[in-house]
Amino acid sequence: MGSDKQSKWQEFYAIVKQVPHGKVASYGQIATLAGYYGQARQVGYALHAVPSDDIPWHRIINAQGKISLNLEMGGAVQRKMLEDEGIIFSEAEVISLKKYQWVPQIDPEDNQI
DNA sequence: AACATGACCATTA
DNA sequence: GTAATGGCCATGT
Repeated sequence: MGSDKQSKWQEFYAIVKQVPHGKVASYGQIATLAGYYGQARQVGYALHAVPSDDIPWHRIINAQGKISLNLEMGGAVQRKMLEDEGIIFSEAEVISLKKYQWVPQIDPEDNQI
């Protein structure tokens, strides 16, 4: 299942949709959850071409807790949407991953709970 | 086909 | 804390 090359992006989108309101996830996290560890760059590439409005692309930031987009590209829009969800930025424009990073409750192979 | 670019990440110094 | 390096691989020329 899911061996098509095109479905890779679709898997990324499916996981991004699962990120709840008020939480964020990193590009690498999405790639890992989709089963493509190390392909974080492809997640960013996929999100650059988001096909629909149902995908909360703004909840995806980089591993440093910062917004990767340039302000002109839409970084300002992304930041505004995150703040609108109650996420606080530090003085250095950094989001506390410790506090806001999304942690999936169910794991397919490991029982964390 | 080869090369350069890119909404990245982990490691190392 | 920052900066540089290697790796990843889809797209466009």
